[in-house]
Amino acid sequence: MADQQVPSSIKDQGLVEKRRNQMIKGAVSLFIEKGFHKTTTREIAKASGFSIGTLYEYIRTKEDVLFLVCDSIYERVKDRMEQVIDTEKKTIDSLIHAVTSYFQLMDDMQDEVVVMYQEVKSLSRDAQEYVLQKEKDMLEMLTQVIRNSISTPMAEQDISLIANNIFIQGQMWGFRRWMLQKEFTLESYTKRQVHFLLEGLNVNSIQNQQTS
Amino acid sequence: MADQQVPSSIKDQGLVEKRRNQMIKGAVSLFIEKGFHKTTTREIAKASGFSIGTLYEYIRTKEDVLFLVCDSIYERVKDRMEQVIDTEKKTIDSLIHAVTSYFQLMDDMQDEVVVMYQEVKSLSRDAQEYVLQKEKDMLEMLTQVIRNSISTPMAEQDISLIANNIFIQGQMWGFRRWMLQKEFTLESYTKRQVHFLLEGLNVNSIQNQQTS
Amino acid sequence: MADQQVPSSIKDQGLVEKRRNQMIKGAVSLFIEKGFHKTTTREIAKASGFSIGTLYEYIRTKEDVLFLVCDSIYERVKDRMEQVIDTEKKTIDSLIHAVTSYFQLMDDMQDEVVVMYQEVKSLSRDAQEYVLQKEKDMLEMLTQVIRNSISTPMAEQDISLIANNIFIQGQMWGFRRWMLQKEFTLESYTKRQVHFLLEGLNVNSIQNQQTS
Amino acid sequence: MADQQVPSSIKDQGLVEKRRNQMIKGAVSLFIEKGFHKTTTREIAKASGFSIGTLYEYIRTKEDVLFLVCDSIYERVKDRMEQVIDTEKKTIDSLIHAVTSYFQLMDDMQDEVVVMYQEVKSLSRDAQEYVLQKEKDMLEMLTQVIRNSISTPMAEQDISLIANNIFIQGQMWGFRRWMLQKEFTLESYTKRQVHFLLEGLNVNSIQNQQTS
DNA sequence: CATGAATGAGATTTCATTCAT
DNA sequence: AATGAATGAAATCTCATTCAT
Repeated sequence: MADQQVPSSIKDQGLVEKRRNQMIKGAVSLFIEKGFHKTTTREIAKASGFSIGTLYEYIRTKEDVLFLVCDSIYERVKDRMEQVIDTEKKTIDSLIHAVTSYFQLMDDMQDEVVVMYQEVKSLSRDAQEYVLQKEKDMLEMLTQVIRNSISTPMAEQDISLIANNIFIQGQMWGFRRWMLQKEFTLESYTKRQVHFLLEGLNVNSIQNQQTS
Repeated sequence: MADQQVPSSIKDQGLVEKRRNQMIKGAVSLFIEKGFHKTTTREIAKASGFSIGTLYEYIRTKEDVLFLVCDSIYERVKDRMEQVIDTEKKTIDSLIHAVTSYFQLMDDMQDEVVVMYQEVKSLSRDAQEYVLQKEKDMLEMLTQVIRNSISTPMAEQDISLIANNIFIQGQMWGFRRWMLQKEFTLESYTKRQVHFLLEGLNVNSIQNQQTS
Repeated sequence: MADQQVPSSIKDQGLVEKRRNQMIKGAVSLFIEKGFHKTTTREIAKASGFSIGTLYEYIRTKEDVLFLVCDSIYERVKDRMEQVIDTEKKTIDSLIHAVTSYFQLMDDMQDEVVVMYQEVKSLSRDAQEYVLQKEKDMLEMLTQVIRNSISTPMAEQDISLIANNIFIQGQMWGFRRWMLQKEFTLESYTKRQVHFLLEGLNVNSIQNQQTS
Repeated sequence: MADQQVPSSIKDQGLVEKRRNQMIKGAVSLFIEKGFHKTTTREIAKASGFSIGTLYEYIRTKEDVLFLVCDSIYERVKDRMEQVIDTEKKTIDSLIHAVTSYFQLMDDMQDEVVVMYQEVKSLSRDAQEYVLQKEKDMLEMLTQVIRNSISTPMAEQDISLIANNIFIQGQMWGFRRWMLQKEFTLESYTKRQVHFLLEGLNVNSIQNQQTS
């Protein structure tokens, strides 16, 4: 767990976890509203339901809050993807299901994802790398699903590229909502992206025809 | 011009433009290095080659600098795309050329683009919309090129989606360089993205075969 | 005892004394290392081997710790001087012995003495006076020894002045160690100071000649 | 000058000096009253006659104020000693004059000297050494005067020891005023200390008899 | 008796902005 | 037009002390 990365002066580990969850919850909504830099530690404390002194019993610096927030978002995304993605099943359907689920997830967590992409650069080099690892893990999951679901072999590079494309198309749904969510519903967006994805994979199966 | 959006107490318009260009140049490199919030107005003044007092003769607030910077980046990107893209020619080649040029541009301006994506949310609502309009213009250009280059008609929604995909794939090249630029050169990245693009458009032309 | 000056909520007097000794021991080394003001109560508690809550069962304020520490140092110095000084014997030798012992003591307790001189001004007026009384007692002991050891009578003022001189020359050994301990060993320092002391007293005895 | 050790963001050197003098004057009286640690930077700013923001234009940290204060005290002491001490004249009178002047100086600057001795340990290692050098310079001056004024040669160590004794006897006058200034006036204190000093030097001259 | 989580006043420091020169 | 000294609101963080368990 990332919690181990941020020392606390509180000994009771259960309490640390509980308080940090309060903290993350409070901070996320503030960061969404006004960004990390324009949010004050006092506001974070208040939104978390405790005093400024208590806040600093659970973190060392304001940046720790950002780390906890980013890490928790990544963790939640990763968790849900692990639940939802079956890296074993070897059908094109499982790929479609994975992408659909991932897009759904990105829709659910739009704000959080936007925050993360905005603020992750404010983390220290180390923290950034720690958090980025989770992104690599997720990418690896997508890669695996793609690899499994295609019948004819494909260059690893191409698989990786497609995984990246899917990955950011998911994020783009939230990130560029001002543009996309005027023209598409989540369903239509998913349907068309999946369509082009399958075209790219040269899958002329029934599924493909269904989606076009 | 965006300059008109930001009032200055200096009368001489030529001077205003000159000073603001100094300012933008200085500020961009600072924003790239440490981000908007961690850059001070004093640093901007110094990097621009004049005093803090003078800085404030040409802007009202620190946010004005960010606006000027973002706007200038968008402007430069848009300019170069207009030079490079021929929205008249009706061949698949002109699409390939457009994408290639755009990716090249994104490669040249990696840092600037990253800065912009990081910091644009710190602008006021109005400034954001002003700047976003330029993005819409660029998207419209891509849309036009796509529309022209396909022989069989396509749903407007699909064209728009593909334009968006191209658009962010360009940005992704800079934004996710830690991942992509390990596996690809700009050329190979462009080649494979163009390949999948053409697959999606169902263009089984000579070019397509060449690129696969 | 000074302990009576600082109330505790604990009834068991034996325990109070035990805990306070732990406290003093822990605090002294911290004060030596970083000074009173830069030492936190948490650090004192930790160094004493108990919790911050427990610390406050045995004192009222942080200043109480300083008082206890200063008082304990004075007490120890005074104790050892009482053991070592014989205010009855009426020879010049007993003066030499007293000075030598006192200098030895100052050498043993260098750090403590430095701490005391640094921090005693942070005590409240009352506490300062309480602690200063012990200094007066020690001065009185020196005065007595001097008075006894001279054959021809001397002005009380002069005796007092010489006592003061001896007193601070002892402290100076620790206080100005960066200077003195480069040029002298404790022995040579003692020998020369004793020499000049006897010159001042106009004692042209055998001892005097021995030391010159 | 020590001013060079502490960077300022103000360019006008004359102004820097002026403001820092205001600062030192304000700070000294506060440090005398309540000590360095219990004095806030806001209080220093106010006592200096400018705002907290302005204060920080002339220093980097609170510790810089302490350094400036300590250094200025040392500098003033050293200056006045240089004016007053004639290291050329080779009579016992010039030694007596030097000691008398030095004691007078210590009387004038009692508070400042006490502050310095209390707080110098709060300086960084480097700053401490910088400041201590001035003390060594002064000691050297005393040494020189002693060496000149004695007719029969004396061990260098002894000269150094006597210089140290004089040095701290001067400080003791302020440092232990609660004790000494009850029994002595500055004149009587000086007279008797000079007396014992000359005894120690074995000078049985007319001056000596006058002082006894 | 002992513990340690909670508190919040208060300290230091920064920095966007103004304005007299 | 240009300068840069002055300002003070506001931000982060610390730490002595309390009190429920």
